[in-house]
Amino acid sequence: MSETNEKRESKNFVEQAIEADLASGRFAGVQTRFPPEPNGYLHIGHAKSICLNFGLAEKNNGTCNLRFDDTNPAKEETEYVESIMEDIRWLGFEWDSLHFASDYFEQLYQWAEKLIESGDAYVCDLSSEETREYRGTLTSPGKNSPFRERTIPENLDLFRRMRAGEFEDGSKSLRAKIDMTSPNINLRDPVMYRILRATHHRTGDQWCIYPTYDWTHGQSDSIEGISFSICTLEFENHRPLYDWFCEKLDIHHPRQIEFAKLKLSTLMIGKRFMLKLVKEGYVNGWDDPRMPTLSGYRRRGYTPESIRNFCADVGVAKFNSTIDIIRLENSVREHLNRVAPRRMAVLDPVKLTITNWPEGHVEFNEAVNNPEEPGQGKRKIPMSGNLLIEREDFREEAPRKFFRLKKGGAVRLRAGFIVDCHDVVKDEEGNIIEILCTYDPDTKSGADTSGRKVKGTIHWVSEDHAEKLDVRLYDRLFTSENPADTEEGKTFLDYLNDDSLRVVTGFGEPCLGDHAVGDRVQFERLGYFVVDQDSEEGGKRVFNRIVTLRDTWGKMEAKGKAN
RNA sequence: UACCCCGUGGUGUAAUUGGCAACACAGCUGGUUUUGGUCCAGCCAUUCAAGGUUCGAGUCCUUGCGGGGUAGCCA
Repeated sequence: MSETNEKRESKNFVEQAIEADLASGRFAGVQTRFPPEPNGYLHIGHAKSICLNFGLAEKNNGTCNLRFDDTNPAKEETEYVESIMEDIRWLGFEWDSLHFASDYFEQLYQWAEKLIESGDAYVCDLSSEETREYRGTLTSPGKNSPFRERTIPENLDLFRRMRAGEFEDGSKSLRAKIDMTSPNINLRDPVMYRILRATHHRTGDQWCIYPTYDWTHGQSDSIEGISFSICTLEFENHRPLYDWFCEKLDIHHPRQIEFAKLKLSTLMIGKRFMLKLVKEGYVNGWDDPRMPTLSGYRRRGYTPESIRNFCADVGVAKFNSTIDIIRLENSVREHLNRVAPRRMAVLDPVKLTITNWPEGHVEFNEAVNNPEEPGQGKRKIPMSGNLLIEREDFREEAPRKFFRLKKGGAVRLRAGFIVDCHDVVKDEEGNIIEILCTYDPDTKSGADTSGRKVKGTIHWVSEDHAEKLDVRLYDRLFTSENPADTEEGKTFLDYLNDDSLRVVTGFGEPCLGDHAVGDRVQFERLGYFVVDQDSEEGGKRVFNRIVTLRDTWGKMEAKGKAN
């Protein structure tokens, strides 16, 4: 494809910065990294960062590393490392090299000694509470630590003894010597090392001092030759410190660029909130299909493509915005519409009997698997005189614009015939338990010689051939647009949707029994569904609803426009 | 009330870097359709405010207003 044929793609501010730095020669190439802390599961917000970092590297023929920011042994576990790697791969990315910040502990230590030697760091005996007091506040400057002027030999000696384990947890720290009066609190002699006796998931008990984020992150970037260190907005105030360390050490100096993290309506993606939902049993684990974790979306049936498209769609900027969750839902719909084969299943059945159907006759009708993708072929669906249709597709009396089946009316059965309803059977309470119809033999789908036109087409299943299915109808977990924004006296738990999961027995056309775990299909007129891992081997299928189809009729009726 | 960042339709992102505000989603109207799905067409903003620079400002300057972030030995 020639350049002139390509659509001019607008670049986001990060891409523009990269372009400028490449043009000016500040960097020769694009090296990025995705740096999760292994203390939880990845969520949809991480997907944005993953797509950004890996995507930028890809577009610029650069590299993107996976680096675990594992500097806090108290919170981190190998279990999370595994799940994070699995999720990144599922999303469709592969890192150029795998690293752990803990691999750099020795180098970090050496560099710390170097800063002590140049008079840029000192050992401080203030407790954490005292450190906080000395730090001052947002509006008032801090004051110098009484230990700030220790000699270099003394600092070196103390720091070595810290490493050797001579001091108690929290009794000393190593701090950068910058400026206690800086308006940027991060520059008020930030802590570089804390004494902490905890078993690290990788280094075990080898260390009793651990480097802090600020002292680790930029240096790790530097070691890996990262050119663009992309992070979220809350680190903006840390950038001067990031730069300070690189300059003092005189090492490769990456450029930190901050962007706004993803925020989606109706979602809670904070780690502590998700943890509460899992630990207190409001959902069934981290991969519950209602969870905004990547493992949750995977199990829900979302495709990696749809999540990547979504991330590309929402763009990258510095403005804190909230994306309407509908965009994510639309993204899966769009993808699945193209690829998911169509099937028929009835989830809230009512009997429909064809009174003029030849006794015992089975008619096979051809149905297109996917009108968007003729290559997916056709299948045969058996039809008998005993059918099941969706309860909401029948009304005894219906508004003018109700195009489905009503008493005295006609409707087309998808991949079947036109039927005319002449009667209904009710139980003692007046509930409709059976709908009686005749069928018109001249109206067979694909071979209609009648010329009849009917307004509506509904789906159905032959009761004699139906495959029983366990169907999990998932809906949004929260009823509120912003569950974090709670009213007086309430917590986000008060906004949980009682109806976020409904389990029903569905009746599907025969071939639904053949689908394998992970297969995604469209139940015509209902939505997209995926075969869940809980399905019995060779037995009953469990289907998760991924997302419903757009429901124009439902909206019309809700707005009173059905008449 | 210190410092930093951000303000473009209902929502989100653009605007060839100072030259007629574009794209997508949502919404509304209509059309096609054997899925009330898909698809197609149309409608929907003088860019937070006020000054200033300029032939010309969404873009630059000043002030104001609004929103977000920051006081872990968390990341």
